[in-house]
Order: sequence, then structure tokens, then C-alpha cells
Amino acid sequence: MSSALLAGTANSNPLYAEIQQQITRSLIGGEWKPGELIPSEIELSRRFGVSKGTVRRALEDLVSEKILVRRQGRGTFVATHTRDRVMYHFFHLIGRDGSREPPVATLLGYRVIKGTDEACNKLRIERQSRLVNVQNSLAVGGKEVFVDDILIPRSFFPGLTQKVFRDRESTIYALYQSRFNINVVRISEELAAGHAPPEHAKRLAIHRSAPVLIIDRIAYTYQDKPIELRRSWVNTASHVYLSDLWKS
Amino acid sequence: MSSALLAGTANSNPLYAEIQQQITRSLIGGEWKPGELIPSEIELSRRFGVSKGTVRRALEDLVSEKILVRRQGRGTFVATHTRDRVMYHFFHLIGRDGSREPPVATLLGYRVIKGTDEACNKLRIERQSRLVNVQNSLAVGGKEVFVDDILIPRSFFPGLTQKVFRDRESTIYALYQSRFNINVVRISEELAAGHAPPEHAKRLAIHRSAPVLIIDRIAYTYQDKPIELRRSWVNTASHVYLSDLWKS
DNA sequence: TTCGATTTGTTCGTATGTATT
DNA sequence: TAATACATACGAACAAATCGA
Repeated sequence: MSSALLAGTANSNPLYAEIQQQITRSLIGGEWKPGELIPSEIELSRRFGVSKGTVRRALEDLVSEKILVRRQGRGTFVATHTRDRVMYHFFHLIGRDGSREPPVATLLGYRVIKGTDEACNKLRIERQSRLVNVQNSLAVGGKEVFVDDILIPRSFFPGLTQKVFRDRESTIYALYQSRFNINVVRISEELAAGHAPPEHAKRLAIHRSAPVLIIDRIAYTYQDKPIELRRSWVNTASHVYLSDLWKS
Repeated sequence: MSSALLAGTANSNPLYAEIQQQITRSLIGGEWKPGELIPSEIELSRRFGVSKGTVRRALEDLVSEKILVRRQGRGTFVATHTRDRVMYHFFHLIGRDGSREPPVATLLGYRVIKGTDEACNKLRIERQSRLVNVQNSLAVGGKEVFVDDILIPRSFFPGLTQKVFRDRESTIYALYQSRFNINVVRISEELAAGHAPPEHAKRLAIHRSAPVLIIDRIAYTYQDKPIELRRSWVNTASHVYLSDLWKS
């Protein structure tokens, strides 16, 4: 019991919170990678020198944040960015008829730029840092519905090239996860109405003065570290943004 | 122990889920009103014939849904629609500078109408039901930022008049709660970009062709019963909609 | 101010049920 | 069938916060 208390640097908070941080640190360190099985409750309780119940309590929060997934009879897994998960937790556009369909991306542009002060601030990185800037057009049911403009710190994505980006097998966040060990676990979005830049309006097949939904996203990885900025321009003729702070 | 199993009509689900439903039923029935203290864990465990731990488990979900609030040393309370709670869980507009300020409402219109099929469907009530329709203008910092159009089933709000509505002391949801025993516990919103009706555009001091954020809300009370429809037209020049599916 | 009663929060332990392999 | 892992349920003890005597 005392070993667990001594192991943590900080203290005076509940034991389960300390255990939770240790587990998070192991996730960051890559000890358990996405899709993998983490040790069982009993093993973890031995490792940290606490009871099974305390381990469960520590895992609960990580499960509710969708960082871990538990399956009865099988074990506890590190969540992966499957299409399903992305659709439900990181993609909020649905058809006006209620339909949910994953979008198909087309790469419009890829370049490396020097970050503006505002962008570097939001990403909590040094000014003038180099950022990768990617632009995508997203289509649902064959029709282009929105355009994305993505900014990520180049230093966190070593070896990223246009080809790597274009040849990814699944979603963008799955690419971050599988190739760069960066796990997006939460997003925060600010929405406003406005106009799309003329070139985007053209792609969306709307007039340049047509109202579009502008979404500014910050994506976070473990411990609330911002890792991606993204602005989307959405043609809401056929789709709407669903904000549902709902229970499980 | 068997008494709890016999008490519930349905079964084959976890005991804590059954207890949770019973507690919810007591909340619906008004046994414990908003702001009031509910019985302690020990009393509840005696009442339902289950262990303290099972009661805790049953309360956990209700707490995470913000239906109940627990305070160490004091007890467990039924959540009320205080300004703070409304600001964080039912009001998602923030200033572009990040400021959060509660809006000031001005009543624009109040009438009773016959519900459209679409509205009655969404409210899951009989067609042609009578609805109360309220329109408000909402200002932040003295400037009108958005206009609301509210629809609620008249039958659930007996005695509601324009005067009652206008003379309310606090928020609209606090009025529902204190006067009609209707507790809004969750909302679901769909957002799109579009134009405001000309009369609303005038109030918002924007051109009729200016893009505005259109928010369609369904508000739910216990057991996911829809109780209010609301459409808002927002001038996003100074404010944005914050969608943050964040942890506590 | 102190003290005791009450209530929730944390931690431990045990037993049994259920799903998976 | 057996072993493993999570899910549920019970109980006990102590800590921490609150409140009133």
C-alpha cells in the first residue's frame, strides 16, 4: 500500500487519481498501444499495490472519456480511432434526414508553413514553429459538403509527407495514432455563421455570399495537450451539426 | 434483498439500474423537489433493501447527468436550474473573447397555437395539440445577440400566461421547474447556417442577407421525454457557439 | 471553540454472476 | 469444460466535510 503512495511524486489526492495518472503516463509512453490489451485488474492492483476496487475506480474515468474500452470476459483495451468511434465522437455532421454517413476526403493541398502567433498560442508551442497545413474536401454521398483546413505542429509528426497523408488507410486521427503515436482523445469546437473563401465556395457549389457554418476545432491528446487546429466550412443545405451532450 | 427484486416490475437487469429507476420515479412524482435533500445513502439502502454500495452506484449516473448533486458532509440534493448550471449546461454561446455572460431576455410575443404535425411529432404528443409559443430577444452586454422561438405543450404547463412568463424571477427552465414541476435535464441541438426572418434580422441590427447561426433545440425532462422545442437565430459577429464534449 | 453526530468520499476485502476464449 | 476477466453486490472501516449543541 505504501509503495503506491511513495511511487507518485505528487500526493494528497485520492489514490485512484494517482493510479489513473500513472496509467495515463503509461499510455503516453506507449507501453500499451491503441488496440492493445492492458493488464487485468488483478495484475494492475498487484503492480500498483492497491485493491482491485481502486483500480476499477481509476479505470472508470478513462473509460468514460473513451480512452479505454472494457469488455467483459476479454479485458481492457486502449481505444482506437475506428470509423465508428470517429463518427460518434469526432464527427458531428448528420444529414437533415438524420442519416449518419462517413465523409470521403479529397486532398486539396499540403504544405509546411510558419505558424502565426495565434496558432502557436492555441497549440501551446513556440512562436514561429513550423506547422503542416493540409486542406481537404469532404464529400458525403458523392456531394461535397465541407472543406477542412488543418494545422498540426510539424515537430510532433516526424516523417509526415503529402504521400503519407494521402495514402492513409483510414481516418486522419487513425493515421496520427498508428504512425505517430498521437492519440486524439477530445475535441473542442466553436461554431459561427459566415462566408466561405471564394475557392471553397466554388467547391461546395454555392454562391460566395451563401451562409456557411464555420467550425473552429482544437483537438487534444492526453492530459489536455492541444495537437491540432482545424477550421471547417460547411454547406448546411443538406447537413446539420449535431450537439448532443447526452448520457451513454 | 428479495423485496427490492420483487418491488420492480421489470427485471433481469442490474439491481442498481432498478434502484436508479425507482429514484427517478420519485423525482418525477415530486417526492423530492428541486433544491431539496433526498434521503441519505443509509436510509435509501434500508428503504430499497440493498447495500450502501448499490445505492451509491445507482446515484452515480444521476449525478453524472447533473440530476442530483452530492456534497460531502451535507447530503444529496436535487439539482436546480441556477444561473450557473444553466450557463454551463444549457447555454453554449460565449463571446469571441472567451467571455461568458448570461443573456437578458425581452419578451417579444406570446400566443397559443395549434401545433404542426412536425412539432407534435418531435414533442411526441397528439397531433393538433395546443402549444404555447413564446418569442424572446436576448441581449448580452446591452446588445441583442439572438432571438428565440419556443414551443411547449400547453397541457404540461397549466396556468401559464404571458404575465407568468414575463414576471418570472430567473431563467425559463427555472420557471418550468419551480412552477410546473418540469425539470429539463438534457438538451439536443442541431446547428446550421442560414438567414434570419426579416423582423428578427432587424432586431439583431444586421442585414436580412447576413449569415446567422440557426439552432434547433429539443429539451428533455426525465426519462428522455421531450418537453420543449426552441429555435434560435444568432448573430455570430460577437459570439460563437461552444461545443465542448469535455470531461468534468 | 470544541465536540459529537451525520453524511458523503475513499479504500479495502470477499463472493458470486456472466461473458469470452 | 476450465480458466480468465470484467460486472455486480455485499460489507466494513476510516477519512473528510458539515452542522449544531
